[in-house]
Amino acid sequence: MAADSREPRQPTMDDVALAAGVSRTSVSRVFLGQSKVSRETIRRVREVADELGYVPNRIASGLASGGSSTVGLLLRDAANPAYGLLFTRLQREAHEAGLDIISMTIAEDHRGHKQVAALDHLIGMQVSALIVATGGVTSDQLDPFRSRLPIIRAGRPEPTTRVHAVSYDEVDAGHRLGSLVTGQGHRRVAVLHTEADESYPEWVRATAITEALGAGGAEVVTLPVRRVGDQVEAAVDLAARGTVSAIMCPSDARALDVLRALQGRGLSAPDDVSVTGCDGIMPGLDLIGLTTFRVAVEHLAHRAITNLVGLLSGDIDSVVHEEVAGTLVPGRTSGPHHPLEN
Amino acid sequence: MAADSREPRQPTMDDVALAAGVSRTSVSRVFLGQSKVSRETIRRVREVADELGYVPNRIASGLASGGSSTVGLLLRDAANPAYGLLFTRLQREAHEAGLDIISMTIAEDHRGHKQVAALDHLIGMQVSALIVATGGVTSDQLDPFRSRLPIIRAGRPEPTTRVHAVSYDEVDAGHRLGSLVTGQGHRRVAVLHTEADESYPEWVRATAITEALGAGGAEVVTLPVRRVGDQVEAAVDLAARGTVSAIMCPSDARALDVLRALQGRGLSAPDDVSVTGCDGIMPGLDLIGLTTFRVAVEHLAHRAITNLVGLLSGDIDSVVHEEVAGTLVPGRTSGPHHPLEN
DNA sequence: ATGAAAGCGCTAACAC
DNA sequence: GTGTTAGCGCTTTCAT
Repeated sequence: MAADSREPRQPTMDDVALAAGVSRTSVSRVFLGQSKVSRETIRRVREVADELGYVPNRIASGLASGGSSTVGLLLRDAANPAYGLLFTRLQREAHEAGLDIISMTIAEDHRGHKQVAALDHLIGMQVSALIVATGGVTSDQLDPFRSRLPIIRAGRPEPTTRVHAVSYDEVDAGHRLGSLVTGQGHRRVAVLHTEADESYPEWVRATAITEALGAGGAEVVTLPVRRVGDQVEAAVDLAARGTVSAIMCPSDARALDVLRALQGRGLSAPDDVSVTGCDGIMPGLDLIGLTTFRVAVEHLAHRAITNLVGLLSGDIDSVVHEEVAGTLVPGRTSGPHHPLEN
Repeated sequence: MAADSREPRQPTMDDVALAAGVSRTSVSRVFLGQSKVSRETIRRVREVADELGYVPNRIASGLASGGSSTVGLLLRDAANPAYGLLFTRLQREAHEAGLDIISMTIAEDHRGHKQVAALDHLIGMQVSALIVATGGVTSDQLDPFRSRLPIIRAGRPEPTTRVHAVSYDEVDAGHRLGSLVTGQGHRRVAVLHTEADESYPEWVRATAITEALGAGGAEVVTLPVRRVGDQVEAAVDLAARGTVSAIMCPSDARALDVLRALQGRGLSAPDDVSVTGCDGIMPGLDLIGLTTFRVAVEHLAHRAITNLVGLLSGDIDSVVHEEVAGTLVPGRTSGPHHPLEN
């Protein structure tokens, strides 16, 4: 049996109008929920529409009315739990604000090329606003569109002051984690320092961690990293040799990797070395007991949408630049340093 | 400083045509990458377009050509790592197949109402095909559109034979997990059994687990559950009393919850009771050592897109109904049962 | 190789 | 309250 016989052309508004014995305008009014339509007309139109399986063509209506009410969301990678949750929360908040969101994921390949395809695609769909939840798109790439529709960055520190942004207070996160560790007596600490162009948020975190560590009187061994997994062995080596008593990572994924490597060597945290991460989103983190910092995804999503609504309605006309605070999550993978043991 | 001065109307094809001194038709041809255009015209058009920041209006082009080439993806919740990963992989596979994907998340509230809004929205956007990665939409709701465009369900067992589907072999998953546990000597096992209307995949898993347990000679204590967290205490009670020596869960999230409850009571797996989950996607599962079953997300995404391409091109004209196999992941939360200890 | 003209399905004045 | 008339920005014959 053939699965699809395709063709059966979508019924149009004219089909409905004809079948209902009214003008196309009336049908339009019914679907737009406009006032000037009689009860009876509404009923007949709805009935006929259902019967025919009519679904308004948003493409056409968007064209005609010049402007859809849906906002576009540009994503990078929902496989990362932190982004997956952000995605979900943004959707929810948007929904509650009466906004429809359509999202596209940028391809990961060629930095700066394929990326923009999704941007153009969304712009081309005439979305009424754009939420950019990925660093894969630079502020420069957003520039040409800033004057055409509100664009707000969500979840990434925005270095420029040109585009609206609601981001996590990564500096605070780094400082809190750093202080926690120096407060526990650690004086030589390895920091996995992500390159800025690999992940700007992680770079900011690592930088803040390093700063706090220095302020707390600790010496820092900086290990520049790009992809998850980089320098993990090196860090563990340092710990095994007793060169450092703590390894700090700018993300939970990297911290888990360190934990894994430690385990592979028969070492463990915090007995042999303290380990910290950052994000705090993954389910099950509590079971692992990772010391981390929990970013306020829910709050960020809320602020992002609230601001977007303000931007859309024109109530806000200045550049939005907010940071939301998170929570330190002390775990069992970090603990006080006992100099005597080394 | 005003952030947005809006208005600056998007440049249209006519603007470009005018500025380039050619007809709109030529501009169209250039952007459609059609053959019959002179090198020189192409150059000038591209140049002018860039200058003006022109982005083709897909809405209009879709209307005119009757049919976008993008496919719609209906999601439920990307916060669940398994769905987040599926989402990501579907995007990647689609991208590699030259398909653009736009996705919408269905609202979670009223079963069957708001849900359909996203469906209609996507249909209304005239997508050329639909991937449904959520159980939130019933097959009945998809029915009216089956004849208009290819619809394929991804990641959920599809009970009917009407709509295309690529799903995980949940029955195999359940059987393998059940056999593992009986093979380890467990004879009285508690199974968190999700209600079918809460989560069909979990229901199938739990049912298969129960079946395998029975076949392996074990007695099953069925604990009907809905939301994550349900019956967790009850299960732990049974274990504490020695009524069961293993607790099997139809998802990792539930298993983690059990582990957490166990920990809260000072009990642990597998010493006091064996615990198993199902999904195997969460990062860090290996550190927790959870015994689980890893569903083949990557493979599923690949098959889903491959089939979609076939459906789109008309190469496939029968109903697609595939299941992809996963992998048993024996962990450290389950172990042999030692009757003497109880 | 290029242009002119006719819509795609819908909304938005503007009459009635 | 309802219908009429223009388009929205683009693709597409069909000429040239």
